[in-house]
Amino acid sequence: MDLKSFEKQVAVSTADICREIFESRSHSIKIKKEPVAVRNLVRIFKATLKLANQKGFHAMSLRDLCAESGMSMGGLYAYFKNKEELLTLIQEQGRAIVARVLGDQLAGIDDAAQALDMAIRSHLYLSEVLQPWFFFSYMETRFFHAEEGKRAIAGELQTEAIFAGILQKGIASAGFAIPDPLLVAAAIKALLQDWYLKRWKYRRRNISVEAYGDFVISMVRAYGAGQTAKGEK
Amino acid sequence: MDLKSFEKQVAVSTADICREIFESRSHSIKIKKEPVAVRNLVRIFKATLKLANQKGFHAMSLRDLCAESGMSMGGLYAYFKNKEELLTLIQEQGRAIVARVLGDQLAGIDDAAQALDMAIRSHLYLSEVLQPWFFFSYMETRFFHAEEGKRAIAGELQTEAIFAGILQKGIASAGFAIPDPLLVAAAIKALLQDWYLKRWKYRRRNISVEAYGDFVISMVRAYGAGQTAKGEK
DNA sequence: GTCTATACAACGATAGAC
DNA sequence: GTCTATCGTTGTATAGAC
Repeated sequence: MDLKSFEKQVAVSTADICREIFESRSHSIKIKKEPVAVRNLVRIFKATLKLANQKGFHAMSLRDLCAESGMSMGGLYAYFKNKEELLTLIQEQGRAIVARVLGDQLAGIDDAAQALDMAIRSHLYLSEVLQPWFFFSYMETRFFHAEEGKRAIAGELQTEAIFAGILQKGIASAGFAIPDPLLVAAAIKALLQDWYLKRWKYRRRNISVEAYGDFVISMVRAYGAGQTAKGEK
Repeated sequence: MDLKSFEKQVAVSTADICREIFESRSHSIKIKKEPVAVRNLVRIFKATLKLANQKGFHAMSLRDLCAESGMSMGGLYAYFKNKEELLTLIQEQGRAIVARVLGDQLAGIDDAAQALDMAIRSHLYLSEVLQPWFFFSYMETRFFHAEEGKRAIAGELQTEAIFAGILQKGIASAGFAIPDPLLVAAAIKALLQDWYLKRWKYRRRNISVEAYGDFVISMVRAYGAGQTAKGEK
């Protein structure tokens, strides 16, 4: 598992999932030719993420989006019925890619320590490759409407639950001892999020994804070891 | 140092600083009577933070702000010349309060371990009492214009430098060993920010500020201890 | 299938009555 | 010192030409 393989996997998944979105929404998308639609969806998503991450989704006007995507007003509205649906589309696409790629990575690992490594590194690599989407998703969540907002919170709690589960398992198998798995899981999430929220900072300091991953893992390990030591006194 | 004393200190500072803002801006603020101006500034800030944190500063219309603050359009424009200046005013006020309160707390502590405790807890308590401002400041930073944006980044790096300094000192005084103080400082910041960015989560789980503070401190300590252990091998 | 032109609503900001 | 009325601009969304 390295960054390059993630890039490839995400690139393939992105096209696949745009195709799936096109098919599942063929009733509302006015374009009928698949290759055209998929190409334009990719363009729209890329342009939206760029602009929305600069000035915010709300502040990004559809005129801005026309210019950035190289499409026209009418052209855009062939893919969604209003601006909010564009947001839904982007969330749908991102979530689908994340689920697919992470599912592939985490399948069939039993050892808790190994699972912890894998989960942390996978999240980190994925958020590195899909940084614009992760950033967007984090920053815009509070503006989402009811349903989309619930989905975002559910996503946050779900990945947290994955970490908590691994830590719990780690306690059982005695590799490391952690009295408050959920709290540590929350901390792991916070550290992983910091990576894609403040990319500028880590880039400026020449810290690589790999190095940051090592750091997060050693942090969690040290905490587990410290708690063991205390407990064994 | 407990939460209650922070509340009092912040309440006093807020009024003080609104008074100072009024005085320093008496040329641009059209209101001349201090008591009226200070009362209205406090109202405007509170209303702005509430609305901006719900829907975003850009999406918050000044008509919304009229309703929330109980003032009129013309009334608002007596305190700032445009919407952007309102943002500047809020940032100025928040930064001033933070600098004053934290300055009071951290003055004259020499021991590194004690300073680490104090710095973490102070930040945490302050962000608890001033949560709306911290949240606002974090979430809106990316929309700030040149000067205000630089100030925000400088603020982030400055508090990080404080933590890094304490950790460095900790190495020197041999209390704990940390090979990468700046990285650990960044992690501390991320954990402290998570507290005010995801308040809903920690509240839902009945985790108190004190408990979270203990957790962050023990995390850093454990990491320091782990590195010492390795180094001594 | 894509573009231009336009309708209509909401915004920030100001001028002048009270 | 505060309010109401109104201006010009900019936004989303659509209808109809090509």
